[in-house]
Amino acid sequence: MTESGRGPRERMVFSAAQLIRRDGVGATGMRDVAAHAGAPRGSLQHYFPDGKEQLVNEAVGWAGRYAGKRVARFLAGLDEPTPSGLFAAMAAQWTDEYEAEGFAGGCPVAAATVDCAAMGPSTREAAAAAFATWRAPVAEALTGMGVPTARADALATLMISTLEGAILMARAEQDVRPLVTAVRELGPLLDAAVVSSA
Amino acid sequence: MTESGRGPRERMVFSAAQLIRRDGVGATGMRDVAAHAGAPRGSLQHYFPDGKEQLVNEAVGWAGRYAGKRVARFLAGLDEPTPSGLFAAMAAQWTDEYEAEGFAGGCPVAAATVDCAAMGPSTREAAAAAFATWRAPVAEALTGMGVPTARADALATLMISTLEGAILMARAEQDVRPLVTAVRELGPLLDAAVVSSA
DNA sequence: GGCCGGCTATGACCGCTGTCATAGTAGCGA
DNA sequence: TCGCTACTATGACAGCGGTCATAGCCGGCC
Repeated sequence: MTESGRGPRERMVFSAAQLIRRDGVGATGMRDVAAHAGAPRGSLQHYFPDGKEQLVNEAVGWAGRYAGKRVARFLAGLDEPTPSGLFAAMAAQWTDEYEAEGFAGGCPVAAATVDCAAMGPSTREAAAAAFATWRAPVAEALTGMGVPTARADALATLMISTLEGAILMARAEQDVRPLVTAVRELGPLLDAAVVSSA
Repeated sequence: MTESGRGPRERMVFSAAQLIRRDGVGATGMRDVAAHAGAPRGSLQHYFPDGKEQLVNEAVGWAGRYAGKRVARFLAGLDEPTPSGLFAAMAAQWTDEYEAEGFAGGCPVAAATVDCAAMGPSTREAAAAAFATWRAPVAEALTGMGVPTARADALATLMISTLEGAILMARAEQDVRPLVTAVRELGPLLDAAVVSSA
């Protein structure tokens, strides 16, 4: 999350996601993005000729792909994969960040969804696509753990919903309590969905 | 949610909440609030001498009190009160609105939390207070249904987290599916927390 | 009447934003 | 050297935001 992408274009998309998730879409200026990325201001209209909306949409898409890839890494880090373990790992990413760096940041996809009125309707579609890109690997992981296919997608939706809401409440309260509560209370429900193959 | 308060001040707070939950904090202008409330522009600086931050904070506080009061009404509308029934009623408020009026609006408290950087830190505190005002009656209702006091607060947090996240995803996807999924999957867990008094 | 405080009305100010226009530079193939 | 393309640099512009200043209305009250 901290390494800077190679090209200046990637850096700007990355920086946009960083600033959006901290300040919101409306409060994030194009000049700020360029400055944060260490990129020249003139490159903005070169790489993103459709303006802010394009930049925001790409940032949201990047965030969705990033979240999706993280799922695979979480799975690889679990000794014995369980739904509750995966959910705990997803939440731990946020508790770790909040305890280490404070509660400044949220989810960029959530920020884009809330501020979608400021942008065109394409940003809302980008957010929906980002959620889908995130949900798919989660559902796939659940099926791989023995959750019936019919329920896997529903549980993946539930996991992401609860996580997003807990992130929101944690930011508001400046306390990771909603996140740890979600993990503790939702874990048994998730594990109970695994059909024993023994 | 549609009746207009008596005084112009109340109407402006109400209108601010309405516009914030639809467009976000940053995209909601003071002039828009006055126009939406049918109030003179000059009244803004009269009733809210501390400017936009005060208006936003009061709108967030109003939303929190509104959500808290709704809990009591939901309880009164349930034949036999169960945790899952309460959660379903809370979610139904949103599915009904979305199916009737479209996915334009979200939760104003969530919008304020995401855009808290645009305002001062007091807005974040107002959002935290709003969540607390919302969570308390939910937890109280759960204890009244037989949920142990120790778990009631955790489950109330979980309910609000999941609901907020589902609202977010539903708006992004323009589909109530996340909301109905949350109700269906979380209901059994909530009811299982009731200790049988028989 | 004369006064005053609550409220309204309106215009100006300044800062900021996204966007455009224009010009400049670096690298590179011919 | 030329020309071309990719990229950078900078300034201007129009619009909108919140906020302040000033002035007007209007009811009650001595």
